Amino acid sequence: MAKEIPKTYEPNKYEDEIYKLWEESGFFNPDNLKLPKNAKPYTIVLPPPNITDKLHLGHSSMLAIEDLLIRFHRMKGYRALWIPGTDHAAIATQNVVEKRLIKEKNIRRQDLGKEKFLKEVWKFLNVTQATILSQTRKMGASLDWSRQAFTLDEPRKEAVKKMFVDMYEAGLIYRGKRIVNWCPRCHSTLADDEVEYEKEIGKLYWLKYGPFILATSRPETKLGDTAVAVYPGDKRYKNMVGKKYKILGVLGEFEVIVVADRSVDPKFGSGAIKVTPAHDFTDNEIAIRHKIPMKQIIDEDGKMMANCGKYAGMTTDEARVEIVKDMQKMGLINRIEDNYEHNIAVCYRCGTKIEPIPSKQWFVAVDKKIKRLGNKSLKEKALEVAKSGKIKFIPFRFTKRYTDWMANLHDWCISRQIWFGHDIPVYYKGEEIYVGSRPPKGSGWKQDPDTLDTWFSSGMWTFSTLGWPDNFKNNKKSGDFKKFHPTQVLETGYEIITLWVSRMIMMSLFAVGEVPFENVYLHGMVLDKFGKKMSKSKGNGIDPIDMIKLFGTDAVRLSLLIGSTPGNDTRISEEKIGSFRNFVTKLWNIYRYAAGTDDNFKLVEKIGKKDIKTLSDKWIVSRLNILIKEVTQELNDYKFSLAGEKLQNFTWNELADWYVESNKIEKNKNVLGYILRNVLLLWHPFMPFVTEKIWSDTNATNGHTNDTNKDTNKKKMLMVEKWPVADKKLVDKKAEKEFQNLQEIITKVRNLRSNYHIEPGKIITAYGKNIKNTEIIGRLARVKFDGQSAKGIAVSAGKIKISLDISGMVDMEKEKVRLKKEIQNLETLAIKTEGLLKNKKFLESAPKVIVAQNKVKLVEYENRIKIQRELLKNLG
RNA sequence: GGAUCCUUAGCUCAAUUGGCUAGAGCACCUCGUUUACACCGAGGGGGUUAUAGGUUCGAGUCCUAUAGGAUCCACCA
Repeated sequence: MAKEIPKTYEPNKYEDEIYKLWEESGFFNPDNLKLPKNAKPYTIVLPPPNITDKLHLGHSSMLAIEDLLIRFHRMKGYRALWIPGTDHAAIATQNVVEKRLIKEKNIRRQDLGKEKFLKEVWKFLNVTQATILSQTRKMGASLDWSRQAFTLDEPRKEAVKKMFVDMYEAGLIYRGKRIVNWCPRCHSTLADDEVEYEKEIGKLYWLKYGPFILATSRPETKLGDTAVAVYPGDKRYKNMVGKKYKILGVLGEFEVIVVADRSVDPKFGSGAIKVTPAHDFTDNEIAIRHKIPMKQIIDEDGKMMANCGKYAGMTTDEARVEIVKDMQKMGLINRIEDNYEHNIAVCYRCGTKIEPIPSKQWFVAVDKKIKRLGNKSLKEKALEVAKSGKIKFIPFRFTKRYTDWMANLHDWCISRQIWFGHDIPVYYKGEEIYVGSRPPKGSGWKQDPDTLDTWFSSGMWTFSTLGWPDNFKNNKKSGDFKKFHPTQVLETGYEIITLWVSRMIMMSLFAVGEVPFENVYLHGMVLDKFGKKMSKSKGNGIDPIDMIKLFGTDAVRLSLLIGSTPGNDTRISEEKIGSFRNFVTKLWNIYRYAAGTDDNFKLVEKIGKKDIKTLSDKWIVSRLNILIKEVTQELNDYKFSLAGEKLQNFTWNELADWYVESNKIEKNKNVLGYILRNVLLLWHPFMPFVTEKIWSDTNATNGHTNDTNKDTNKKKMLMVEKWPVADKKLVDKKAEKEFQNLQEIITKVRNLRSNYHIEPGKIITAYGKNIKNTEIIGRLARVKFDGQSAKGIAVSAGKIKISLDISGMVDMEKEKVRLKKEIQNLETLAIKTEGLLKNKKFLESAPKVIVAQNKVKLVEYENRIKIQRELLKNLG
C-alpha cells in the first residue's frame, strides 16, 4: 500500500522546517557549495529595506524575483551569492522615532538630547530589524546570512569614513555656502530628489515695484531682493537693463539692478521678475551669473531674520500677511489674483514647506574633472558606462531616464543636520579644518555636528558589503571583493534609479574603478486590485505575512512573479494569490498520484529509449525537453512571467490533464518519475518550498538512500541539484503531431457529447480502421471500440477517423449545419492562404520559413476540407 | 513645460526581431462525485486590439495625429 499523502498541501506545516534545513545546510553561502574552481560568480546585493517599518508586498516581490535569480543560477552551477542587509534610512528613521516619542511619551528629541535620543532610535531599530529579517526568511529567500550587513554597522562606518576622506583628498568633496532645500521642521537640508511638490491654490500678488509692475507669490521675499531680471531683448525693458533703481518697500527704499537673463519667461506676468538670490533657486542662479549680491532674510527656523525690522521673528506665512497689509496701505499693491494654482515644495518625510536658504554644507562635485577618473568627472564617467552598455538597464527604456537625469545633475549636497546617521569625518578648530577617519591629535578639535545623507552609505552598498576597503588595499582586489565584484544584477524599483542606482554607479566608479553591477533589472510597483498604490493611510495594503498564512509562500511568490513584466506595475489581490494556491495543490496532487502508483515510486534522473514506450511517453518527453530549453532561455532573458506561464501550462494542461490520464492506463512509472523530477527542478526557483518538500518525500520513501547521515541528505536537497539541460534527441516532433491528433479526436467526441447532452456515464460504441491508442481514446472520450461498423456520426483528426454510434441521440440536421459551417470556415482560411501564396511580393519579401509554413498550412486546410466533406456526405 | 509607459474578452494580463484562425487566469453559462485533485474535471459563450490616418506582401506590434489613464523629471516669478 502506498503511504498516506494528504489531499492538499499545507504550506504552514512544512515551510519553516524546510527553510531551517536549507539554512543549516550552509548552501546559502557559496563558499560551501562544492564547485569547480573556475565556477563563475553570480552576485546580487539585496537592496536593503529601510528599518522604519516591516516589509510590504513590494519587498516580497523584490525578494521573489531575486531569490528566483539566485536559485536558478545556483542550480546552474554558479557561485551564487545574495547578500542581505538593512538600511538605517537616516532622516526617515529619525522622524518615525520622533513621532513615536511625541505620541507615546509626549517628549521631543530636543528634550532628550542627542545621546539619549539615539538610544531610543537603536531600541526601535533592533525591533523592526528583527521583524524584517524574519519576514525575509518567510519568503524563502536564500540569502547568505553569514554576510549580513547594515548600512550603519561598524564595517560600513569605516568604509564611509574612508570614502569621504578619499573623495575629499581627490578634490571631489568640498564645503560651500549654497542655497539648499531646507526643512524648517526637520532642521535639515534635503537633496533635490528628497523634495516633493504639492499643488496649492494660493494668491498671485502684482506689486508696484519702482518703474515695474511684477508678479510674485511670495511678497515677503521682497525684503531680500537685490535685482530685477527681464528676458534679453524684451522691448519693454530694453533701456533699463544694466541700470540701478531705487525701490520703495515696507522697510523703506532699497536698490536693485536690472539684468537680462534667459531664464525669464517674457510671456509670464509682466515679463519682469524680482530676484531674491538667497531664497530661490532660479534667482540664485541668475545672481551667480550676473554677480548680484545675496541677502539672507529667512533663518533656519523658517522665520524672518533680525534684518527684517518689525517683521523679524515672524514665520514667512505670518510675515506675508503683515507685509501685504502694509504694502496695501502704502499703495504698493497693484492687484491680487486669487485661485492662483502653483506647486509648493515640501519635505518628503514630514510634508513641511521647504525654505530655500543659504547654508554651509558639504557637497560632492559631479562636474569636476579629476585625475583618478582619467581627467573626467563623476558625471561623465557615470554617463559613459550606461551609454557604452557596460551597465544594461532592463527594460532598456530606463537607460534614458538614467542618462537624462545624470546629465542634469547638480552638485550633491551630502550633509544633513540630523542626529541619526553617519558622522562626518571632519574636525574644526577655529578656522582650521581637518579631514580624516580618526580625530586629529591635540586638543580643541570639534567634530562636524552634522551627519551624512543616507544615500552616501547606501551608494557604497555593492562594495562595502564585500569587504571594501580592506579587500582593496593598494588597488589590489582580494577576498570577497575579488571573488564577487562587480555584481551581476541589481534588482530594484524604477523609482529609485535616480536616488540610489545613480549614486552607486558614481561611487563605485570612483572608489574601485569598476561598475557596481552589470545589469539593472527594474521591477514595477505592486498595486492593489484597483490599480492604486498600497499605503497605510488608505488602508488598502496587503500584508505579505497574512497572505503567506492563508495561501503559503509559494502561492504568494507565484502571484508576484507570473503576470508581471519588468518595469511595469502589477496589480495583486487575494483572489489572484488564491488561484496560485490552487496551482500549488495541483502540483501536489500530481505527486500524490505518482506516489500512489507504486510503493517504490521514485524520481528518475535519466531515461533511455527503451523506457520511452508509448506515444504518450514520446509526446510528454518531447514536450518536456522543449520546455526545459524554453524556460531556461526565458529565465536567462529575465522573462520570469513567460517562463512561469509556460511551466504552468505544461504542468497543468499537458502533464496533469493528459499524461497522467494516459499513464493511468499505460502505467509507465519511469517516464512519470522522469517528468516529475524535471518539473520539480524547473519549478524550484519559483516555488522552492513545495518542490523541496515533494523532492525530499520521494527521496525518503523510495529507499534508494539507506544512509541517513546528514551529509548525504544535504546533497539530496533540491536546492543544490543541477539545473536540467534539454536533450535534443528526445524531441520528437512526429510523436507530438500524432498525439495532438489524439487530443483532437478526444476533444471532438467530448464536444459532440456536450452538444447533444449525452450523459457522461454513457459509453458510446465506436468503430474505426487501424486505430491506435484505442484504450486512451476509450477512457478519455468514454467510447468503446467494437469490431462492427457503426452507423452514425464520424469524427476525424489528422489520419484518425472514427464513427460513433449515436445516430439516435443526435439531430442530424443540426450536425449537418455544424459541419457546413466548419467547412466554410476552413474554405475562407484556405482561400486567404492561397491568395497569399500567389502574391509575388509576398513570395519575394517574406522570409522563407513563413512561406513554407503557409504552404504546409494550405495543404492542411485542404485535407481537412476534404475529410469534412466526406463526413458530411456520409450523413446522407 | 519635458519625458516615459499604458489603453487587447466583464476583470487582470500575455502575444519574443512585424508572420499559425489574437491567447491565458478569474468571473460567467451547461454538465459531472470516472479512487491524484471540487483548491477538481469536461464543454461553452464572450475581442472591429481606444479612435482616425499612414508605411508594408502582411500591423495588436512600426510612424503621425486625437482622446483617456498612470508615472517620473523640471518647476513657473
